[in-house]
Amino acid sequence: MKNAPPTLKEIAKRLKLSTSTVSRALKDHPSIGLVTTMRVKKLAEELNYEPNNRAIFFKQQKTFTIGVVLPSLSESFFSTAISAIENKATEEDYTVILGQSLDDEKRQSRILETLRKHRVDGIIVSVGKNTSNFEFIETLGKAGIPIVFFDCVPDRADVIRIVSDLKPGIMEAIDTFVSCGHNQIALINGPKTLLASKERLEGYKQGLKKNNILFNKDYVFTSDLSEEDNKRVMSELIALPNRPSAIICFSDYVALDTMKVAKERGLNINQDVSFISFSNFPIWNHIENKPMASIEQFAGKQAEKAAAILFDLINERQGVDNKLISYPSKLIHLDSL
Amino acid sequence: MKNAPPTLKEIAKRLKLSTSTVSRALKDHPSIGLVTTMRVKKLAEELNYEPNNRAIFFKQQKTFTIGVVLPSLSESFFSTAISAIENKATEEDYTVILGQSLDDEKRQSRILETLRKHRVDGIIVSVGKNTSNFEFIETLGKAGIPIVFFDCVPDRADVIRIVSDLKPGIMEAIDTFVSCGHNQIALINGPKTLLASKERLEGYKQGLKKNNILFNKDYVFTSDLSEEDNKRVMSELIALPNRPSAIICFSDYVALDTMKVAKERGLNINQDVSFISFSNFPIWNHIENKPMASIEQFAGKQAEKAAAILFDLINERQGVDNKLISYPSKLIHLDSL
DNA sequence: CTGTTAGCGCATTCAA
DNA sequence: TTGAATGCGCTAACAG
Repeated sequence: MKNAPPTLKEIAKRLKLSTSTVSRALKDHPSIGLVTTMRVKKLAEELNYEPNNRAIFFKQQKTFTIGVVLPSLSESFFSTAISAIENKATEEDYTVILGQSLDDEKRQSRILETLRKHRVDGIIVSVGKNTSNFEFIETLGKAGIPIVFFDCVPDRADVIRIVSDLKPGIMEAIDTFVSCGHNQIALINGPKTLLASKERLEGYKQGLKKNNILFNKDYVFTSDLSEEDNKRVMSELIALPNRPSAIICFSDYVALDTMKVAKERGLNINQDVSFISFSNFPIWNHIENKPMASIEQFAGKQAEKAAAILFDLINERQGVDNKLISYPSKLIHLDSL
Repeated sequence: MKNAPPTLKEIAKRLKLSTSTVSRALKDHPSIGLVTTMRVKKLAEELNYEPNNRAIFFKQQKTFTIGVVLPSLSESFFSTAISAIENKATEEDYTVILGQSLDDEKRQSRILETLRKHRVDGIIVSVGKNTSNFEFIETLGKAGIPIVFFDCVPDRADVIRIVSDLKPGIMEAIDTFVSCGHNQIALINGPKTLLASKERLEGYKQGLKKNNILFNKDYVFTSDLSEEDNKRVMSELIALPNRPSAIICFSDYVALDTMKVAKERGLNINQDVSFISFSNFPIWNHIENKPMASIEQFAGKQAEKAAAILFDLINERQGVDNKLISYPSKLIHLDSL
């Protein structure tokens, strides 16, 4: 029943050829005679011969597998990203090993270790929110495993990073708020250690400046992005003497939490207080109270590029000319969806 | 810089031992002297020796990798499932190769082929909604690759299936509706070809019977689960002369679409018309208009069991006594979350 | 055009 | 307690 799958040797024996001839025939090597090639292929077909990838992996010292480490698949941003990577990998006849860090640094490094030991041919990483130790970059470098970062990337210039440039989106957001008559615009930002937070703040400032609005530091809030903290921050914001009439939220999740508080306090969303968030949840479509707009960061595009570059590195098709690639974000008006 | 990683041979040469001795020493084989073992381990440590998994895979004819094929990661049900599988795999020192079928049968079989060629040691599958061709079961069987199905499983008794028993959840749902005074309870079901639809219908009938409500076939709707069709069905439902006051929806997505229509028609959710859905979206927490309750199918539990069984098969720890394992679903009241 | 040979890194059997 | 030898399946350099 479950007899051993046929090998080159098996075919060679039956055809009274050498394994190397068979091997070459199956790859249409030009030095093999047409007749022989045909005979070999015919028998291979009959026997349902399939090369043993394990042997090829071993021989080539490759696994035709890449690792992908993401904070969490339940965020639609990342499930979109993984789909894009998967597609790219399929094109290259690669498979994808997945790991979720769940924003836990220990877990993240364990996953990276596993990937290294599995000798994957390359790794794509979007780092967890609180990663402070980047030793793994050196470890993997020494092991000769290329890494490409995307979205949530380390703040160092020596690694390859694909990111979304948040400024265009934020500036559009502020333009939109202003054109709706808002001039008290708050920012609910994430932890200061995150590059993503720095950029949001930067874009926010620029957007205000462009619209001749004075920057007011009381309008910038910092949340650790947990539900409780988002709510705490929103309560503080509402209690402000000059309560802002418009808010840019760090993410869609922050928007959900803060809008909830707003509603509890009897404020009407996008009337008493307007929201714009980041990420563009696919689910906003279905929800009644949603932000006016969301800043799209093109998960798929970033991830696809990351994969493309990784495969270039793996196949040594070319060096990377530019270590930092950035795609402009874009404001998406939710009603028009 | 990137010099070749040390091998057993390397260590053996330096220590003037044979590779076999080194190999055994590293695994604490009892036949090796303590001193030798120590020396070997010490040098291995110094050289940062790590076994080359590719060689081991080849030698053992295993890849220490399992494949997981799911319809889509963007559904929280499946992202929960993959997390559970990942955890189980980590415990067993296995990695997980992921494939999303996106409910596309072609894509699904391509993924399964890739997994087979990669010679993964086992596969976990939740089949796409419209899969009709189950040849792959034979193909993988011949290749000696064990498969375990979960959640969305083929309707055949010869494969191992882990499912959620929907009846308890639906019956609880109907009990709840009845205790709130409803007696006109509709079911918006999925395609008739799905086992999941059959079971929902069955549970629905039983639940009605238990509460002495006559089954009315006009109250059972069939949607193909697309947004348009969900909406179409809901419009029909609303137009019914004796409009039902309570609805059991096939899934949370169906609930979203149908509640939207209800609101557009000026009906108040859970007042004019009440909803109970399946799957228990994590996001319901954040949303204003949500079903009264959702029927939890325990994605994590199903997936974990699937993984556990798969590893038992892979390691030949034991045969499977029961090919069909079913976990009772449970009604979760959303307000109490 | 085809065959011979060697070797990838490791585990393992048999011999010492 | 250790070593030598073998082979997993395939590729590729070299020889014929």
